Parts: sequence; structure tokens; C-alpha cells
Amino acid sequence: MKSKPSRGRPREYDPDAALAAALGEFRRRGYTATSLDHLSAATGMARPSLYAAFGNKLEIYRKAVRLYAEQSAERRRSALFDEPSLQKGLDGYFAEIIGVYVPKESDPLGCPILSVISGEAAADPEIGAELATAVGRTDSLFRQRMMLAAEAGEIPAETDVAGLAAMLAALQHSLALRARAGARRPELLELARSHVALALKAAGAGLAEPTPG
Amino acid sequence: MKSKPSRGRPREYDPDAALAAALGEFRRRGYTATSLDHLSAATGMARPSLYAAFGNKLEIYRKAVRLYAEQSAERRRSALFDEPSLQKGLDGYFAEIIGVYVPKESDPLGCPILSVISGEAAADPEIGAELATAVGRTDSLFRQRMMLAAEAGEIPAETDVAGLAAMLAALQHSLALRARAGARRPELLELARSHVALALKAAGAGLAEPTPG
DNA sequence: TTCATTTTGTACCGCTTCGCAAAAAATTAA
DNA sequence: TTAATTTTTTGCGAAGCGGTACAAAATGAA
Repeated sequence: MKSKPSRGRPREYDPDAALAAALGEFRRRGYTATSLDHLSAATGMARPSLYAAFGNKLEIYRKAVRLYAEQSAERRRSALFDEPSLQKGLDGYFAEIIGVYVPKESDPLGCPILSVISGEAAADPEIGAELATAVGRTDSLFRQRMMLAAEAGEIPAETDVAGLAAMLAALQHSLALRARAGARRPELLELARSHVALALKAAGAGLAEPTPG
Repeated sequence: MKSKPSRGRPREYDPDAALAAALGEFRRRGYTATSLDHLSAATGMARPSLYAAFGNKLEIYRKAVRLYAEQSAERRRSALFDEPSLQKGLDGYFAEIIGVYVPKESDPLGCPILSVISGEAAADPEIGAELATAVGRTDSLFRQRMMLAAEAGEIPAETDVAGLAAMLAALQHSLALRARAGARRPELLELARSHVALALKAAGAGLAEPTPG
């Protein structure tokens, strides 16, 4: 990670801005349908510059996604873990997610990963691995939160933690898909609220006595 | 729908078999990444024949999907509605779904609709409409079944039917995605079982007294 | 000034894409 | 046999694809 190579012609683009613009193209068009020319136009970088800076198309996508994930991960984690109430934490988490899946300035675009590379995942092992990693990340996030909830007595200790976590992951998968199919924020927010409420009801949240400590 | 045009050179292909082969290509490669040459090789039909028989790429996909939907719809409907027990009906339905999403002879491929055109849905309005239609079909299927269950007293009459149906649709969306990410049958079957169990628990199934009539 | 270094812009590579025109082949009807 | 009809085959054309070679431009260092 060289910080500032002082020699040579200074670059005219901002790498993070370029990656953000690239991700926008991928989200709108899908992975395969996005060409290097599209990326070149969206970033303002000539194709060779793009290649020199980030690598080939898959690497551009991966770097763009990594940047997006890093930028949004903290907000999600905070919504989920810094809120004492489990229900409020989940509602906040999904509100955050929906805000990304349905950008204010544009049509619903869904998830930059789930909604974009699902079509290519079966044919390209590298893309398949990318998708599997994303799914696994969500699963483990929810499992962590559910285990904490079980320890804190927010849900009964005998709850099927993995099943409950999977049920919440399913909500996320469904939101991504519905956004991709054109659903708007109010519809998705209502869906998330009722799904979370039902999931917590299934877990027996509120029926158990909180354990001290 | 002309049945048997007796005149002219007889066609050498079976239209339904060709569409099934085409759908296989779409499922493996994704919509955009599947070229007419791929379809030509898979069906054994030359590109102009393909074009003359089914139309352009999108029409080929649509016709292939319609054939698939017609062939699998009856099995799903039967699993869901012909089984008196709600839980068994749902378990049978999802077992059926998982059988399609993870074919025995090949790697997991996911849903021929949800997993294949998600990437293109935001850029192409026609494909977006195709995806929205598929999502809506699943929603209405589950809503019908839940309303019947409420009427039959299998779940309390005051149940949030739409929310419960959406929760089951979310399971289907999640199964499609997980299959696309490489998940195998046992994992998905276990996931479906626990999701259905939790959903019915949330609905309060079994806690209400069945109403006669 | 001169050189080393880095980014940019032009032009091109071989290959694939979708779509179609036109001819050849295979059949039935007259 | 001849004509009419339908499908298959061949081949093309204009455009697009991912990727790269190479020279021009812009900077700091010597």
C-alpha cells in the first residue's frame, strides 16, 4: 500500500469514486451485461487506465464490492449490536438494508452482490465463491446476534438459533429480490416489520424472563 | 395452434425438448451470458431455425420458462393444496421446489427464473416484468393457502395472512439463492423444515381449535 | 535541461455477438 | 413430374466484446 508516489504524471481520477461509479453500473446492468466501455464511460477513465488501476472486469467488480461492503458494514453492525432491544435492532438493520437496496435517487436496484451476480454464479466458480461468501457473512452476522440474544435472555435459551438466524437471512434475500423486481421502500419496510415480528414471536421473544447478568 | 402441417419439409427437432435444453443453458450460464450459439449447440438447431421457431433470445427464454412453469405448477399446487395437513403440505411443497433447484444429475442451479434473470431485471423492463410476475405468482399461491388454513382453523383467524405468506415466499427466495451459491439438498431441506416450523409456530398453528365446517 | 516515472489517449487485436438473406434440401399436393 | 410448402444450411454483416501495445503527456528528481 504505497501512499503517495510523488513521481510521474498525477492521476486524474479518484479510485474510490471510480469504484463507486463502477458499482453503480454493475448494479444497474448486471455483471455480464456491463462492459468495460460502460465502466469506462461511468468512471471517466479510459479502458487501459481502468485495467491498469484495478485489473480485469472481475477484479473491478470485486474491488468495487469490497469498498461498498466496508463502507456499509459498520452501519449495519451498529444497528444490529448497539441497540439493546432485539426487535429495534433488527428493524434498524433492515431499514438500513432497504435504504441501500432502494436508493433514494434511483429505481430499486437490490443488493450489489446478491442481485447482481446470481445469474453468473453457477457458471463461473470465482463468482460462485463470491456469492457463497456473501451469503455466509450474513448468516454468521445473524447467528452472532441471536446467540447474544439467547445469552441475554431476550429469547428462550432453547431457541433454534441457527434456524432463527436463517429465517432473518431469508428476509434479507427476499428484500434483495423484491427490490430487484421493482418493490419500493414502504412495501419493503412493511414486509420487514411483519417478518421480524413473526420471527420473534416464533422464537418466543418476550415470553421468557430475562436472565440477570 | 396448427396441429400437423402435413406439407413441407418435416422439422427435425422436438420443440418442447429444444425449449427444455435451452432452459438448461440459461440456468447454467445466466441470461446474458447465454448466447444464441450456446442455445444452438444445446438444442441441435441451427441459429436461424431457432430464430424462426421461437423468436429472439428473450422470447426463447420466455417460452422455455412458460413450458417449465406449466410442467411443474401442477405438482406444486398438488403438494400444497391436496394435503390436508398444513405443515405436511408446506414441507412437501418445498421438497418439490428443492428438487428443482438442486437437480440430481447436476450442480445446484437454483430457480430458472429468480436465479437467472435477477441481474438483468433492473436494466431491461421486459425482464423486470418477468421477474415481478414470478414473485407475484408465488405470493398469491401462499396467500391462497394461508387463507384456506385460516378458514379451516389450522391457524388462528386473526393471523397476519399476508405476512405469513410473505414469510414463506421469503423461504423460497432464500432457497433459490442458496442453491445458486452451491448449497446441496440436505442443507436446504433442513433449512426449509425449520423455517416452516418456525413460521407455523409464529402463526400459532395448533394453538387454535379447529372450527367445524 | 535531461532523465526517470507514471498516467493518459489512440489504435488495434482476435473473437464473439445478434440477426438476417438467400439458397439448398425434403416433403406433400396436384 | 411439376409445383407448392416448410425446414435446414450456409454465409455474411455490422457491431460489440475483453484485453493490450505503444506513443504522447505530465510530473518530480537529478
